[in-house]
Amino acid sequence: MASATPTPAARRGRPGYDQEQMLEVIVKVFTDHGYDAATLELIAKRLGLSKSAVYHHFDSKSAMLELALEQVLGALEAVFTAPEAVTGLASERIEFVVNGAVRVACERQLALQLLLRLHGNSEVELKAMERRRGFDAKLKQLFELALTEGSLRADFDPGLAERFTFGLINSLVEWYRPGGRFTPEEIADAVLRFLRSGLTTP
Amino acid sequence: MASATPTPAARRGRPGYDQEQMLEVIVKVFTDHGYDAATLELIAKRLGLSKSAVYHHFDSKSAMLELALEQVLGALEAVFTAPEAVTGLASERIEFVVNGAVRVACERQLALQLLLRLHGNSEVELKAMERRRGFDAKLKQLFELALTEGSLRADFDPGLAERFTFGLINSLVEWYRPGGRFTPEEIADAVLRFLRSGLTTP
DNA sequence: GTCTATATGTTGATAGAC
DNA sequence: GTCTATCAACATATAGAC
Repeated sequence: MASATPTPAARRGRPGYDQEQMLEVIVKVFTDHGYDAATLELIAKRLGLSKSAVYHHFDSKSAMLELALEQVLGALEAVFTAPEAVTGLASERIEFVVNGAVRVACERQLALQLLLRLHGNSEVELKAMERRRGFDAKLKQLFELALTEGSLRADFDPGLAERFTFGLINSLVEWYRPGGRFTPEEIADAVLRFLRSGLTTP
Repeated sequence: MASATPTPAARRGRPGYDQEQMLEVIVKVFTDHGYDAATLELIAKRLGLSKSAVYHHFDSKSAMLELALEQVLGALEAVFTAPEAVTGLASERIEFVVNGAVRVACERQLALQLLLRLHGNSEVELKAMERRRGFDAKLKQLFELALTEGSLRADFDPGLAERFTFGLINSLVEWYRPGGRFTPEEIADAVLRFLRSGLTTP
């Protein structure tokens, strides 16, 4: 497995895929049909290769899934461990995290959809789900802090606030389209506006 | 197929399942593992029956899915066609629909999760997804009306408002637990409070 | 790196006895 | 209405030539 030819520009073989380009196609097939329903035959067809040629680049189907999930898990981890997420006022840390998570949701939309629809059917899925729960827990802690700071409304449970916030962000994978009516920045602004003061007129 | 013994209490055979009780178990297996990964062997095992006995009650795996999806699609259709949803102020119609959808999300949680994770891999899935899109369109129309009535903030696009609202409601399937910390009524109240004025203090 | 062929297991669904 | 036995199709993955 793993071509990993250090050669920057030149590449032999026919289609000239590197693993990352292949993975992009694979993730599309995974999200179009669902991981379980996506067959290696279809993946191979979309790549213009035979099944065994695909196996030259990836060890197994679940290895493809693991690499795809790492794209979004790694990006989210970067957001939650950034300096702006670990110091300062809870309200500002929340805004930073929400902003970053929206950006990740848009940039890694398909991989995030994959993550959100896992069922824990394998070790790879279970580990990814656990990492995801870690993000939930961290945002919940921030809302608990916000409650003591007075920046979360007293009539809102921190756990509920966390669920609502991630529910909102995660739902982006359902409808966001790159190059569509809304840019990731506009969406992040709208989400923050929503968190701050709702949808309806006072 | 279809036992449908009109006898109210008495029932022969061993486990005494009627189709609806069986479907409840099946929906649980579908949501636990995902529709595609859920095998008929596992379903049969959970029901304490053989595979062929299961086939006596259901024509096919996709027929089980269709019946499960009807549970939530029918309930949502009832909400959107209720008198309170089709007449009156847009803001009040929206509140009614949100309230009803939250209730459905809690009462038909597993079936809704099934609906939300469809990929369109079969005719059954495609038809269900189309009905779901109908609900999206109807709520969007209500937000468009609310905008002209002035009850939706002018800085919010109606389409965005609809996406956010359903995103919030649909995310309930991820964490709501019957008998848990929050009742459906409390959740509906919190969702409406969120829509009205956000999470944070002014 | 890619291919054709194949191994090996699993799946949804059926046949037919009781 | 339930069972055991079985099928044909399809799945992931491998072998080995080029």
